[in-house]
Amino acid sequence: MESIASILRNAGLKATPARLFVLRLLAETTKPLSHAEIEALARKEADAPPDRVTLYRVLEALTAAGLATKAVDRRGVARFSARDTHRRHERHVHFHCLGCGGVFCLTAPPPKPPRLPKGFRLEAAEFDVKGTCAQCAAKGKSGA
Amino acid sequence: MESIASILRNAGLKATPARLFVLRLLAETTKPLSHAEIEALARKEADAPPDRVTLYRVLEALTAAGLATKAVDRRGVARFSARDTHRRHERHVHFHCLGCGGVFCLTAPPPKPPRLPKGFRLEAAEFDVKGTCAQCAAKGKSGA
DNA sequence: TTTGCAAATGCAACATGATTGCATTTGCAA
DNA sequence: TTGCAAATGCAATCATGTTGCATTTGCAAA
Ligand SMILES: [Mn+2]
Ligand SMILES: [Mn+2]
Ligand SMILES: [Zn+2]
Ligand SMILES: [Zn+2]
Repeated sequence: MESIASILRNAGLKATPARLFVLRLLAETTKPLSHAEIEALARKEADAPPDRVTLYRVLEALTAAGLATKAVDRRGVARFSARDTHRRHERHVHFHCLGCGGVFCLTAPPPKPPRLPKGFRLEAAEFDVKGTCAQCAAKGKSGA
Repeated sequence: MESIASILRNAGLKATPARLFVLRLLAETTKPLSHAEIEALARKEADAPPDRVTLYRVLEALTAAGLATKAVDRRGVARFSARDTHRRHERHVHFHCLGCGGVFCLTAPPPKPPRLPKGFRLEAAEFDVKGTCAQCAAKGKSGA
């Protein structure tokens, strides 16, 4: 297996402690993590927790290098996931519960992207399905 | 035609100056407006511009009452549109340019929502298509 | 192994979006 | 006309994210 350090160096990034910590964290976690969540975990687990700003810059570097994916969630917070983790969720649609904020993987494949006007370049297409999950619906908790 | 004031009162909201201003603004504008944009317009056009916080609370009230729609854009900023305006764009897909932030209406109809697990309740399904628009592509400005 | 230096980090300050508490004002139903 | 729940203004506070700059460090070359 390829080490986290070599993954970083192969992507042209120096293998610094902060980057090793964050990339390992993203690789071990299934759900996308926010900067705040990563910072909290770093304070708890890392022996020398990196600075807040360093974490922002690490996430920016990982994203720019293609090792992580950045997406803004419904509340307007940026969330990051490792490229491989993200890939595993590319072939199906997700359901976002407006009650509890939970994300559920559906079995349906994503729809085909539509035809674009001349000169337009497609980069990503996401089918965003929102509503109330079974548990929240039972409790009578509707959206937000 | 129904007055803005009666629309508010029919929705169970008091017809206050701030609400009248914001709802009229949203109704007259085609593109979704952010709080900052609304505040700037209020300072320019309203005789007694409402407080920043009041605008937040007005937008919250309009959304809760179903008179406005709230959506977080790519930069993590909340944007609001009048219910009717929003309805006009429900029957086709939109393209979001990562270069200039522009939104383009496509001709393709939205895909059918997928089957949900038992107990789940669908509220909205949005097909979010991102990339680079023709103008930005010509200028060589890729995504963010 | 040592060393040079571009790149990465820490720290402080700043920017912007959004929320909360509380005293005061006001829409509107009675 | 009037009472009062609801709405507003204002100040403080929080959250997310950015920028400038001095210091440290990963790592490639010597
Ligand atoms: Mn999934
Ligand atoms: Mn449209
Ligand atoms: Zn739920
Ligand atoms: Zn563009």
